[in-house]
Amino acid sequence: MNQVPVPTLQRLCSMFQILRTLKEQLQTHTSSQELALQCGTTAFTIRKDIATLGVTGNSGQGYDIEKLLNLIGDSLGLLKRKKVCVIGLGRLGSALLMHPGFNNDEFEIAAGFDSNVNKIETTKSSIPLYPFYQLSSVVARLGIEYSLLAVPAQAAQDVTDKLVESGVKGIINFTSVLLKSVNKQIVIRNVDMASELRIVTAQFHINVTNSLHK
Amino acid sequence: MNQVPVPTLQRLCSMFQILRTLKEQLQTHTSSQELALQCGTTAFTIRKDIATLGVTGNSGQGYDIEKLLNLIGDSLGLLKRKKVCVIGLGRLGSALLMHPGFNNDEFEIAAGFDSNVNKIETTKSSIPLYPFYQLSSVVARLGIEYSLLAVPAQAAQDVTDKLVESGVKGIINFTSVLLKSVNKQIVIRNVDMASELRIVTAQFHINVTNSLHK
DNA sequence: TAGATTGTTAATCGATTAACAATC
DNA sequence: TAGATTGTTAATCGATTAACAATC
Repeated sequence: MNQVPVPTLQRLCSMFQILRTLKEQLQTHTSSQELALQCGTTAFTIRKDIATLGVTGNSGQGYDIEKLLNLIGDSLGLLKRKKVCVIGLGRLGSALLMHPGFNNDEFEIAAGFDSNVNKIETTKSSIPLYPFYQLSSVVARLGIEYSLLAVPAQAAQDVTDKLVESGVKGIINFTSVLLKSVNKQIVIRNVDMASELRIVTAQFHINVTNSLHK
Repeated sequence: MNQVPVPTLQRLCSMFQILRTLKEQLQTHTSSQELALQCGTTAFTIRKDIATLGVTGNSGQGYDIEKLLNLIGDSLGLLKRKKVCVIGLGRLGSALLMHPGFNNDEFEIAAGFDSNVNKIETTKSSIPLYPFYQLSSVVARLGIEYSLLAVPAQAAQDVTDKLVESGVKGIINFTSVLLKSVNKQIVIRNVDMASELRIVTAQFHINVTNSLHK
């Protein structure tokens, strides 16, 4: 497989999700066309993306959903349930803690952390909460692999350094600070919600400006 | 200006944010190099991106932060404060309602909506909350332009249709459903948090697989 | 078999990188 | 002036699209 371009990776993850939904609906076969439609791309791209993983064995008549699901899941390591922690138990962090998208057969929120011990005692949650200074030991003990970062902006870089030390494999950064992956081994993805909104407004603005000039 | 490629748009928005921070720190000038570093890209790209907006008037010795800020802000329509609403007042929606990134000099959360009237009465918030059936009238009355969608997955498409009808200009979709912009006029951006985490884990998995085979 | 749909090679498109003359 | 840094044209790189033979 080797080098999978990031756009391809994103689409494969998206397909994985779509295939699972189709399977739930008891569908057994699908086509590059159908996947393209649901994925918001073209059938060309879907076939090319799947080809990246090595031939599926299928050919003439569409894809077997079960097989394709396993192929993608295996190649991308999506079949194993992962343990995740949340750092920062403010409004956003607390919401992430209980978010259905992180508490299912793919992910398990195994712990929450906050530097404010008071917050840990007052937050009600079925998930165990710990003071931040116990990060390394808890991560090691529970086998936590990934982390959702929801601390205040000014703490982001410090906390990230600690996370890297703790041996976590990847971070999703919900902070407004752009984090760089200091260590090449750790994967960081920045999800700046305000920035997303800024992009939407800019896109609209440009659309309008352009249509005026035409 | 005309056609601005999306990656360029994203970086320009990112620069806007960075420039504001630099300005707050009382810095008056900067260079493509410095911006590149903070943006996580190269100086080439920064200069090219800025060139998309038409010449700045600056040249020889770096950029005037104030001027560049205004140029980007004007071109992308980022200087006007926008009114935003949140649809769905579950845990995530409630967190978005008070999120500092949406309550500042760029954005104002002007309303929250939920179909469950009970939830509206019990949720405590300084932001006015309305039953969902009042969407159109409230959007029109308050001049709301953008919307954050945080409803359960199964309601996503229906609510989106209503939002489009209400005349909203753009939507950020926090749902796990991939929304397509039915109407070309409305801008939709999908932020699927679970999908982001899936991508991070896949990226890590591939990195490991590759280094094993070397 | 005929129709449908894949896998794969080649062509296109667009963004990033390089290079360098122009300018403060 | 000399040094630094831009704006812009050309070259490279990589992803998407097209086309079509291979296959169920």
